Amino acid sequence: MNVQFAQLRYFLALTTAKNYSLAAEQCNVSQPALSMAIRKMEDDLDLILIDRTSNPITLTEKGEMIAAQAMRILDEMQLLEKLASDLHDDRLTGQLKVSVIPTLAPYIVPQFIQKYAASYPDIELIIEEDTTKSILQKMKVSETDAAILATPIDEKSIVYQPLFYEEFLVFSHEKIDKKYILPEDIDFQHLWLLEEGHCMRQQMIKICELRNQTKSQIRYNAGSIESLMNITESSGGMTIIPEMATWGLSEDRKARVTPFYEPTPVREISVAHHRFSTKLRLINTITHTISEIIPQYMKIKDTYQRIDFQT
Amino acid sequence: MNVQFAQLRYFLALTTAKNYSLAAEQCNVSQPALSMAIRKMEDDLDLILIDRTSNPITLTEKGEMIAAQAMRILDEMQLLEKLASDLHDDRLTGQLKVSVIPTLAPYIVPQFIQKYAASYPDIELIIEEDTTKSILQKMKVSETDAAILATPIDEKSIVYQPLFYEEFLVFSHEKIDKKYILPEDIDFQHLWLLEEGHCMRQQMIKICELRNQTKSQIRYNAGSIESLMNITESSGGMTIIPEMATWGLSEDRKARVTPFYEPTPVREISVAHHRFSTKLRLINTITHTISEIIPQYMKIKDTYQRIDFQT
DNA sequence: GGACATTCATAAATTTTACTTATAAGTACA
DNA sequence: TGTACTTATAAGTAAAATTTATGAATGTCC
Repeated sequence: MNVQFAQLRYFLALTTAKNYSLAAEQCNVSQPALSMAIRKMEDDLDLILIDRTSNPITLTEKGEMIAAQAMRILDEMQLLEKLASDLHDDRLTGQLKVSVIPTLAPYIVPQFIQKYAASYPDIELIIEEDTTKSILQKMKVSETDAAILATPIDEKSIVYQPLFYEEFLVFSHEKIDKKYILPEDIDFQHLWLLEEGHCMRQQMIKICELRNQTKSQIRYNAGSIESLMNITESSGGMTIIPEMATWGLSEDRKARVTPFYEPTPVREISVAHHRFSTKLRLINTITHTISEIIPQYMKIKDTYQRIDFQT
Repeated sequence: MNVQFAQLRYFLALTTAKNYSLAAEQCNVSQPALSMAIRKMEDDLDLILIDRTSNPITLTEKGEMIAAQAMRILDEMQLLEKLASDLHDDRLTGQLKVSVIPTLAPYIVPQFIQKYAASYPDIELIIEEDTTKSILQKMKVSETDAAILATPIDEKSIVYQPLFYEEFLVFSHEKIDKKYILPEDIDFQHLWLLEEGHCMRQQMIKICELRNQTKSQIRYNAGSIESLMNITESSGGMTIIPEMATWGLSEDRKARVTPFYEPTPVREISVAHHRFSTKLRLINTITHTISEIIPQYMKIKDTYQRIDFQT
């Protein structure tokens, strides 16, 4: 563990400047300082990073690979310094706009909004429902500060931190007299899905695809979990709902909820924000408050044998 | 840029040990050394990271946030050191197993396999076709060393580097007398899709969904782009094919390829490998060789107005 | 082909930083 | 109130990074 940050900085400056003196100037050090630092780095790593015979100097293949990794380190380092400077602002006040996906919002928002207001009276919290796609777009242009959504998402400018894992369950028109739902128990002819745009719709389809039942005609209609359940009740058939939607159900409805057989499908719910957000402290208050609400077992990834929702 | 690597190490050791002497011991330094280093870090960042009044000591809220970021830095740093130690092995020999998705393999593999063999005669290259899902699984258990596939993928243990961006085009039974395909030109009643398991199938559906045409019955059948085109030719209708599939087409077929109107759907093709792969140098040879084959305009993300394939 | 410019390496001196030992101060608990 | 434990401070030392000055190598231009 000998490599120094300064060395990495000098090295990367050199890789772009391709000239020791110039790179040294950019780093505000003398040319020998930079020269020796890089030599030391080569010694420490025991690798030749620079081809000094060519003119202008070039990186060796190994040098290229080290440079790529060095850049990642400095990126993270810059983030640390930005974070530190953001944290200088001690006031825990201001506006915080949080977007939540519609299949989660009705269940999580009411639970934490009161607790939150009590804990952080000086933060003006604005919550809005929106689809993942739209949320990501808004976060990129800083129209919203943070989001609570299903992950994974892969968007270089957005970072996220998993909060909890939520099981999917089957809600049916009539009581199912089984402890677990097996593939053959699913009535694909009468499976109600969410309408376009919900990420959970994709997950519902995925659950069915994974069970190799795609030839059926899947009907979709509902714009919310609540209306999904209503349609299921009024028109028969079954649907898939997330765990938290079962918490407030009547005993009558609860009796018609059946878990899947393992591997249980789950979704990962995370707090996301822009990589360069300036409101990290405010966003942190959201994370903390939610964490206090969620039962412990939901925070552990391995509670369930997961179905992977990777594309 | 004052923060030192050692300071981060000491700080993280302290966050887990919650005891200066113990943390110092773990870091192989004296207790005052660690104590002073952390004090200096607090000075540098101008933040109070540790609540020294409590017993045992605790992190302040800010300290928690800095610790999380510090961990990311050390993670990347460890990766640098692992990379450096892997690079010590100068032999560019051995076996390299590369998995390629089936909708890409037939077009890219023949092109680069000869060039590759000439450049790296001592590497035994094993290429196999597989679906994204299966490839990711195999990479996680080191059954395959690297992959060429469509990204983004979001899998913590897998890292990838974009190679190029490939446009999707429409291939039709009869020549379309238009310069660009508009949503209303797509004949959804006769759109041929790939069978389950291909990531490109998802992308095809996405292209259609984005154009709000989901009520139609989509038929799917083919196991490869080649058979997709054959079915389209023999049974009528149209299909969607990737750009590289058009390169080797007969003039007759080429005439029946039509681009989409902007935003053009594209897929991002990347080289992926396990975060802790020990064959980074070998994998790098793949990246380089492909890069030499691919025309420049395909390497630029902004050549196309992209359609985002985020879940 | 020799003078000049440019670029990187080396050497010695200096400053800065990090570390160690020894010890003091603070705290928790019996 | 003392004892054990933990953290902070101080002084001295070793290590390092950096500076200035200069040397060596390479390329360029007339």
